Amino acid sequence: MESVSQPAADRGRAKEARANDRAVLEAARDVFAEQGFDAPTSAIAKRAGVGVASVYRRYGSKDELVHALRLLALEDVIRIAREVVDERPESTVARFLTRHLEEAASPLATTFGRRLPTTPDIDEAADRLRGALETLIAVDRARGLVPSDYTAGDVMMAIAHLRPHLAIAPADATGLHLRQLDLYLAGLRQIAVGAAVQRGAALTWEEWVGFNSEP
Amino acid sequence: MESVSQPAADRGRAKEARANDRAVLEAARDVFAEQGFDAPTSAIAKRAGVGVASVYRRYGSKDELVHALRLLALEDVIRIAREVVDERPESTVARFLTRHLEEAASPLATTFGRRLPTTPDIDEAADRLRGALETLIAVDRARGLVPSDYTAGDVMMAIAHLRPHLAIAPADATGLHLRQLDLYLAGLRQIAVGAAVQRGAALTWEEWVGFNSEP
DNA sequence: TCTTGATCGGAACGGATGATTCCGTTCCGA
DNA sequence: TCGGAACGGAATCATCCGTTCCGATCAAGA
Repeated sequence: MESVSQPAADRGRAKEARANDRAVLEAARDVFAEQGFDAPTSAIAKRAGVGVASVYRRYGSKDELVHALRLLALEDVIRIAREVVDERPESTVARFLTRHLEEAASPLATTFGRRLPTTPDIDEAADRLRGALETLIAVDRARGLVPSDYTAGDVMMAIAHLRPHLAIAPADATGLHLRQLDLYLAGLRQIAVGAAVQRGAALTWEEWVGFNSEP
Repeated sequence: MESVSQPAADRGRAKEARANDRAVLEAARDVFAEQGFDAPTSAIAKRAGVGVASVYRRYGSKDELVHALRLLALEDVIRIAREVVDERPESTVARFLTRHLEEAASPLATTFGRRLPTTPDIDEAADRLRGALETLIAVDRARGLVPSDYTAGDVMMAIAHLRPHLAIAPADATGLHLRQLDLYLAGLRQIAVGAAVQRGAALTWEEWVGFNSEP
């Protein structure tokens, strides 16, 4: 259903438009990661070096922009999970969490706890994420590296915990987050070998999804 | 400097006023703990079963109310820290963190990461908190229960991490928080005995204060 | 060079939210 | 029965932010 006559491609300022396109996406990712999804559109435009109108020309509304970024964040983290399995590190969960923390600009964790509307494509991506995480957990469990009741929901909870909304420049914060992560991972190992009893039940995936979606 | 003539105490509706006073304070504590300090004044009034004007009659402005609650939260947590030392539990830090998590309505952690103006009385309370925490840490370190470079800043960071702003009913969330806490504590123990190396440096108290105050 | 259409950036618009104030009403103690 | 202290919530006022509008720019083709 493409328009048949190549429509005299690239009249006007089409090249600049495509460049802005990328700039807006990257700016949105960074700004949302830092300030959460209620960062004003103008902040994104400013970061992208662009007028607000340019943001609206590509995405009809702020909701659409947020939706695009949510999807992007999910795809990113799914990608990380899959790469990690291939790398076969000592602990795949540990490597996954580390990688995620190192990627400074993921809006994924900052959205945690906000009830946002679910859509079919987000649901579908979340399911793929679940599958990827369960693969990691299975690999680690076979090696005795995580507690027997550890779930994909626990991994998401860990992400939420390890990325608090401290108003610290991400670069500076990395060291602090890594320290927390190491404490968490050390605890995981110790509980896996039965050296400590834990209070509280696992967070199931369904609960996690429920906590984070609207209706 | 008290007014000399007992001023014909309690004309008008003074008793109701005192009752409201308490109600407002408690409502503010709960609402701020749940929604953070930008919860609207009307939410606090509603929770207290009172009109907005009654809130403004006791506190000149929302800033004053927030300030009062910040101070209250600090005093609360200082009190917990001191009680814990007297209880002489196996690990004072562990007991302190558990107690803090159990007190559902502390606005302390929800303010974390917001840069709020510092005032002399807040500074002074923060210093007392630092002292109390350092006592805990010293006790535990003597027993080999925490890593040798563990600091009061780390404890504050742990609080921030363990109380994410998940939009979960506090009652339901307790179990999830305890699970995370146990992972953290298990990690602390394991690192204390040198069983794991940790990346990242300690968060100093000065850094913590700096991250959380305005100018 | 001139025309034209795609884009641009940012000012202007409009709705929402929330702090603060105002005011008519209610209640207690004298 | 009065008077004043308090009350609750409507009205006011400012701010913030999503969205739209418009004159200026730019680049390809005539």
